[in-house]
Amino acid sequence: MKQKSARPSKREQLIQTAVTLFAQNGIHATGIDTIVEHSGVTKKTLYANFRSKEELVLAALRHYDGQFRNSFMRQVETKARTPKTRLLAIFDVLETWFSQQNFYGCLFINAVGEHSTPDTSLRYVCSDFKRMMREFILDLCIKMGARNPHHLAEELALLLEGAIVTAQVSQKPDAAKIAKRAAAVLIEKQSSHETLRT
Amino acid sequence: MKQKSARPSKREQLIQTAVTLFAQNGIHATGIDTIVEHSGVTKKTLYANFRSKEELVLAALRHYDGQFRNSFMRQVETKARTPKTRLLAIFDVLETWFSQQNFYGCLFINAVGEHSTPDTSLRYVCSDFKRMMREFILDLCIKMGARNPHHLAEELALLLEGAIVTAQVSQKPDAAKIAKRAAAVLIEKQSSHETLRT
DNA sequence: ATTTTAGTATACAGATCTGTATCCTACATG
DNA sequence: CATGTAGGATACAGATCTGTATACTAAAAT
Repeated sequence: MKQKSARPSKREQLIQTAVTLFAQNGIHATGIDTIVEHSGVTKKTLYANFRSKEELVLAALRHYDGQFRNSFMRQVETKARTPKTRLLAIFDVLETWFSQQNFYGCLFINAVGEHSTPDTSLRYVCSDFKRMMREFILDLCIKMGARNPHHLAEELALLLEGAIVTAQVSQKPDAAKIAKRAAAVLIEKQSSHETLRT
Repeated sequence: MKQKSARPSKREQLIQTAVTLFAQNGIHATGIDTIVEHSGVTKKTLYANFRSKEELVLAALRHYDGQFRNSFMRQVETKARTPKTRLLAIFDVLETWFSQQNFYGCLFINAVGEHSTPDTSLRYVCSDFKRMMREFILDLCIKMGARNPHHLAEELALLLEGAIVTAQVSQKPDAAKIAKRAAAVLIEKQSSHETLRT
């Protein structure tokens, strides 16, 4: 058997280091040598695990994809219990993310900004990530009984993206609060208002 | 007199070429040699007009800043006459932008994605651009008599950024339509409803 | 008319980038 | 023990990057 669950394998060390450096400095600006230095692994080992830098980039994005979505959804589900409050909790989770010292925006947005060619593996990984985030939101919209869950989910997703970019570019972590306020209005508009009918 | 209004000066040619290439391929991925080739100007002339690549980058961003905002605002003001309809027209302008074949997202968002170091000239140019876009929106919100124009402007700005990023990453030009729908709800919520009181 | 200036063309210096090759060590398993 | 293998250290090949230098040209200003 190769290695089933040995402590941080060289491969994982490389991916984790790559994620950190790509997030911080961008993909093109991060050289293989820099990754090698920071990971404490030699270039030979890197090229034994990945055929090229591009393959390491893809592995790093895919790894971060799963890691981020899992952590994000877990936090949202911990912060609130009902679908509607969870939709709002999304923006509370965002705010803590934005306030971290090592917040460099969304890795996938930044990656696409550096790679405009469509229909590449990189672009698919990035758009898939965004699609799955939208589906997470859609699921909550359906469960809360929104009149038009697809519409609401797409609108909330826009607020989410807008908050990320604004927190990053304009250095306004409170973009999350603004997004939450707008989200509350949109959610309320889509609620069934059963309490009003009694 | 140096040159007051000579036809496209070499400097302008370089800046225009740089804007195009930076937008298409990113800043780090665009080499000086590539800019030289596409602009039909030699490297010596480039370095006679700009001390370094960084200075050319800044000049390109500043040029595009003025160019884009001017064109954007003019389009919005042409499409509608009243403040409220102009706020909605913003998203119609966005849609035509997203549908262009050479749409590569927002140059400033992409630039920040490649340059994380805060308090640099590049970061100031980018955050200033976003600030001025928000002020344009705020002006319209004030003129339309919104109850809380600052709140509304910030919320609409988030929808704008979210639409740009979504159109780019997920290749959904109709993100503009979704944003417009959400904007209409937020705007209506902030309207004075004077018509209802008659 | 002559001299300065803006620009072309091109070569080059030095750094950095991706990817490969060489040589050596530690260790795990047969 | 013996041997294959994962990995460390390092050098290197070839491309590309930023920025400078050299030599020539055309036009503009004095």
